[in-house]
Amino acid sequence: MNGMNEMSTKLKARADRMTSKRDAKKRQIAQSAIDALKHLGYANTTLRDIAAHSDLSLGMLHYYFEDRGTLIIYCVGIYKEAFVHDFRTALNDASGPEQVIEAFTQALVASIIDDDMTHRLWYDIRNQAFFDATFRPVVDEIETALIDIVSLALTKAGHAVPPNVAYHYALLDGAFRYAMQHQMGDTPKTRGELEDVFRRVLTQFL
Amino acid sequence: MNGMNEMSTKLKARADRMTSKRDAKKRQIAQSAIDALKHLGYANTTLRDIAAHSDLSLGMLHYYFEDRGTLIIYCVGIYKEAFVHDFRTALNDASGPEQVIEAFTQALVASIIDDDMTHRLWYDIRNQAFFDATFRPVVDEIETALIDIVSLALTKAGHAVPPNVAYHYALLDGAFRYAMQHQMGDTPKTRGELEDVFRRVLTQFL
DNA sequence: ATAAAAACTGGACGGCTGTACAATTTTTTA
DNA sequence: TAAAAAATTGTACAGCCGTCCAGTTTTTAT
Repeated sequence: MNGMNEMSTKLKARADRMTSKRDAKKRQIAQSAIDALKHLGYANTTLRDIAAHSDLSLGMLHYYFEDRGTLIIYCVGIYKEAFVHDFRTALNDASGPEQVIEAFTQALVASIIDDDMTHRLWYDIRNQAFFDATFRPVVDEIETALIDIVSLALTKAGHAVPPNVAYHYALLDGAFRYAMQHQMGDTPKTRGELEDVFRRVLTQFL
Repeated sequence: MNGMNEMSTKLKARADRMTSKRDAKKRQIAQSAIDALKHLGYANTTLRDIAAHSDLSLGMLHYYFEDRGTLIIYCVGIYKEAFVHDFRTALNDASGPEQVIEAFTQALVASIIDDDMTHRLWYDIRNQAFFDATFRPVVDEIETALIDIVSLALTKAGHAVPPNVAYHYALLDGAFRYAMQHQMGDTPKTRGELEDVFRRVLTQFL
């Protein structure tokens, strides 16, 4: 009655435990890799940089990831989860145009000030996708999620989602990227100035 | 009365002729390099790629340009001249909001359709400047010129140039970049659809 | 025409990169 | 506890890259 079945479930449990443990390790490695990538950028970060930055041996990276591209794509996926989650929770309690604009603005400004290096990496990877097609799926996935956030904001503000919502995202992204670029320069804006910028942009369609 | 003077002016004329000839060659090389960079991107274009693409020997590149970075920065400068010139002439005959919006829209759409590869390179270099400080001066110079174009459009439309004109540029750039990205994908928009997008954006502040 | 200067060539060199793998250590299983 | 599996290390390798340079050809000046 058992035997084979007991064995197979046991093996399955073992395999699951293995893969979950392996996934945890992959996540940990990816987090270290992101730290390195944030500082050096896609083009300038070698596997040795990542290994050194995370006290890992070089061979480890190839043991957990097929090749460099696979590792970086995995990293971008990890980045997405965190970023999208932050904005969804920020918008969660808002209702009506005023509250949504305020919550969205606060989330954008906080993200620019705290995570500028991370966004720099995102823009770097998004650009790489122009030239390296293997990055395109994950970049598209993230950009779809970002457009969904804009749709969510529109909905929470009480508006219908227009067909050109993607261009609302595009405009907002242009302002965000520009603000971030200058925030990393030698004349960063104050929190209040940044708030004004995004409130004005968001007011145009929220 | 002459002698020394005659000699020095002659030498000067010769030196000028030399440098102008040298500059012409540098431009020619840069144009070939841009062709290669447009297709492969900053990170994936080697000096050998450029040499092969332009029937030049490898040593030539180092003979005319100190190093790889100098060559690429020179290329970006060449790109700027052409792009900015195109838009200034496009806006030159326009007067009043309607004409300016129409001329600007037509220039943007034509540029997206014809020069998408070139813009891809521009966005690539602008991103590199995030991580490689040597690119920052030329990128800043170009972005200033682009903001000036927006200011010119505002002026031609009869408006005063607002202090936040840079953010008008940023919004427009966001839309432009997004449109370009999808234009290179598998579902490019028609010319009319693109015109609608930019007319709508430009109408917001022109 | 000849000597000097500039333009150009092709290859060599050292360094770095991603990848692969044999050897060792740690963990798990029976 | 002994054997098997997984995890981890360090190194070796093959290839590519930017840079440099000795030598050759072409252009310029007198």
